[in-house]
Amino acid sequence: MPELPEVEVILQELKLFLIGQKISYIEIRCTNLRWPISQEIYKLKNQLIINITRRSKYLVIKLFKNGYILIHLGMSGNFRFIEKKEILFFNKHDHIDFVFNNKILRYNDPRRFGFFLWFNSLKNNKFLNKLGPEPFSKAFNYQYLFKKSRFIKKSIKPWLMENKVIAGIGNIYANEILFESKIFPDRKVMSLTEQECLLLVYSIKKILLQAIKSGGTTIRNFIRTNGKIGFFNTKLKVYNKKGKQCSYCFSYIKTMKHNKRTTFFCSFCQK
DNA sequence: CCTAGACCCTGTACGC
DNA sequence: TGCGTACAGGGTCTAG
Repeated sequence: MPELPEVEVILQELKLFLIGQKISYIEIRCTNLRWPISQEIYKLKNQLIINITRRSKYLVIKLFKNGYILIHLGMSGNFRFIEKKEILFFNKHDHIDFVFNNKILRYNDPRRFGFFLWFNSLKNNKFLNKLGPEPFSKAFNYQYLFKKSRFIKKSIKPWLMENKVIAGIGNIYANEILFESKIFPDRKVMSLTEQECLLLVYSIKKILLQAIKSGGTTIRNFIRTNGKIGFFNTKLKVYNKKGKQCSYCFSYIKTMKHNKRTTFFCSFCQK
């Protein structure tokens, strides 16, 4: 579900409430998420949250004196704030409650691909270590992308989705970005010119920023902490548009597969 | 190193 | 209406 823009939207909403709050206690109703939740999570009782950040599609909660919580929402994870009087009204797949003084942050995840892990330190963290640059960082520029793309024989679309190359891009935005930059998804990475890398970097920043400003994309499971949905799906040009007319020409959106994931494209606009 | 495939889950949409 | 199948925004791990 959530790619960089969705996680960023969630982050901004969590930040508003969580920073400076103390976790009264944690209630776990299901421990078998993507990685089992260990007993260490109970160390978070009475801990003060001093910061929350995002890296790629991960959320990182920094505690005052007791390490970090690394969170990933998988395909279908979502948070919502509820009032204390609602604590006994559960939805299906409500797995975890973070209980605060006057509110509860509830985690729901039908497919259970999300995870919560506690780390004393994030140095050499196995998840964060291998990530490439953030799309909005200075390190992410066309020189980086061009250099990185040399001698790679695979197709561009699945390459854009590799977090070790660029952090945070998933299936929806990989498709949208390639349409925006008019690059055919099945082109080989090594065939990219410097000019095209420049265009790609520009398109990545543009599409992701627009999506964040729209509150993310809701196809099915993405729900904001206030229960509302994102509306970038109204701006999607190719994702989920198979058979629909291209927004720029008169041909129709087609699909192909890369590593079992659907790729959407316009064969006339994208070369 | 690289790539393809299996796997972790539930919900839904669709064809018969 | 029911059943079987394919597919869905994630990533990790393995075998070759």
